[in-house]
Amino acid sequence: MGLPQESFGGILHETARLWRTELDRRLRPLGLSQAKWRALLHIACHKDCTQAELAARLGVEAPTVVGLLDRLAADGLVERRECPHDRRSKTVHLRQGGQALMKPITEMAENLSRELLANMSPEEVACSTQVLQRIRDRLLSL
Amino acid sequence: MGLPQESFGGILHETARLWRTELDRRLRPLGLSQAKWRALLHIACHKDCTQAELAARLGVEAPTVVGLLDRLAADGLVERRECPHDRRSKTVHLRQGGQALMKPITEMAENLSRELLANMSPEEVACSTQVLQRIRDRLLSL
DNA sequence: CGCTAACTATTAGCATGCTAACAGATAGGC
DNA sequence: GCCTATCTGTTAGCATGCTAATAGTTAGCG
Repeated sequence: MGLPQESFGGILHETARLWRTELDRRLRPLGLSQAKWRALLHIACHKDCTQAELAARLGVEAPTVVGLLDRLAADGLVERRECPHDRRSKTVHLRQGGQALMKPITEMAENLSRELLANMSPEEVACSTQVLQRIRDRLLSL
Repeated sequence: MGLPQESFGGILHETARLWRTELDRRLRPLGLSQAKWRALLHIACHKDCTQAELAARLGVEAPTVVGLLDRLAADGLVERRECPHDRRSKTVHLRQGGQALMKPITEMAENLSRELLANMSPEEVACSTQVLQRIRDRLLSL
């Protein structure tokens, strides 16, 4: 039957948590975290993005984005603006402080990824990526 | 450079979160979750386990186990007992209600795993498992 | 023996995620 | 045009994880 830590789900879960904790640890001197960094990157890449769009891109629920933006706005990194042609919506924009953080953040994330995948062959990484993507797609189609 | 959702770390993170959310959704009618189920399984398999041992086996920090056991004890599923030969430690034990849940819980977790891995070849699953294990080991050795 | 170091569980406080329930705004069907 | 559906953001409340700090206990070194 297999103990939980040896099952695929168990290893997936633990590896993801450790990865995130390590990245959070490295980003902490900048007052950041993986969740904040991912949000900033999407906001930078997709101008005039609404909160609902941002939630879909990040793959999380709307209330999660509300809290995340509250913290990022409190840090002075982003701001919400009312959408002119739809009074329900708000668009999210990077402020100067947020823009300045983009480069060091991205470098840290890529460095960690390189370190962790260093002794894997490209074939192994490609195979695993594809497996994870197919699991994700199946979960999204439930 | 690649957007975050397309990076290995991003896909790993999202897939793990979706897997856990789906399992939590299915376990909810039983008043359970993935974290509770994993703890119960380890407690059942390792008699007279201390909280520190349990934390190490689950791969989480000690305060996380404190909260988890508080909730499981409030549900009447487990109990703490003082360790006779070390007054710092407490051992954790399954109560009757917890024992009764083991079988349906394990079946649900295995069913989900089977569903999600159904259209993967054994070689692909083996390769991905190995890659995840190596990443995990590297993270643990930081 | 005694003192310091390490271990054990706990508390407090925070971040990130979820669901449920809501209020306001829009859009679509009649 | 209007009424209902749906969409958008928000709040409230919870679960799971973390770090830092604390109190009590044990163990190890001189």
